[in-house]
Amino acid sequence: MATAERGLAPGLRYVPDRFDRAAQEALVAAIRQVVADAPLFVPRMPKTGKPMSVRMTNCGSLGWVTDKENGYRYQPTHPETGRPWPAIPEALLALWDEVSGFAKPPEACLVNFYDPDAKMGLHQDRDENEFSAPVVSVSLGDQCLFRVGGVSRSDPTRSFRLSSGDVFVFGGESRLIFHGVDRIYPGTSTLLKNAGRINLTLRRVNP
DNA sequence: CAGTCCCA
DNA sequence: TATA
Repeated sequence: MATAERGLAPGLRYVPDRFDRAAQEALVAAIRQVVADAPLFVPRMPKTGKPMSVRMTNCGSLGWVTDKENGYRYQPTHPETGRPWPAIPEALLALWDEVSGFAKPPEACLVNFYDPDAKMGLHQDRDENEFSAPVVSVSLGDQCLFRVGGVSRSDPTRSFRLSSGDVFVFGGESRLIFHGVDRIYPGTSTLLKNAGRINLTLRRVNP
C-alpha cells in the first residue's frame, strides 16, 4: 500500500560508512587546511539578512555563498577575504569519480559546520546550471537527523540518522529533492575535538 | 522572483 | 574558549 518503505527513490543513493576512521581523520585534516585559508563565515538569508545556524566555507573553483544584498549564488572568491577558494582535497575528487557518474570534476565543495544546535531547513540545491550531475554529500563528526523528501516541498519525507563517514548521493530524478538537517546528536562521534558535524557537498555548477 | 530564515 |  504505502510507497516503498525501504527502497530509496531512483537516483538517491545512501552509502553508509564509505570512509573508514583513518580516511575520516585525513579528510578532517584537509578541511582544517581549507578553513585556515578560507575562514568559516555566517551565511545570511536574502532580503532579511537573518543568519543561518551553520557556518560555512568552500573549496573548488566556485563556492556557494549567500547574503542579504545579493542572495544565493556561486562565486570564485571568499566573500570576506576576496581570495580564491582553496583546492578540493584529492580524496573528495576520487569520491566524485567513483560515485557521480559524471565525466567532469566538481567545481564546488561547500563545507558546512554544524554546532550542536545548528539546523538546516528543507530546501533544494538548485543554484547550479548543471542538473545532470549529482550532488554528493559527505558526513563527518556527530550524527545528524537528515530528512529527505521529493521534488515538491509538500512531498512526504523520510528521515535517516547519518553517521561520520556516510555518503549520500542525489542524482537523476532525485537531483532536486528537498532535504534538510533537523538535528545534531552531540557527543556521538570522537572524530572532532568538540561536538559538531561537518558536511561536505560536491557540486558541478556549469555544464 | 525567492530562498536553506521561520514554524506549524 | 576555540572548535573546524
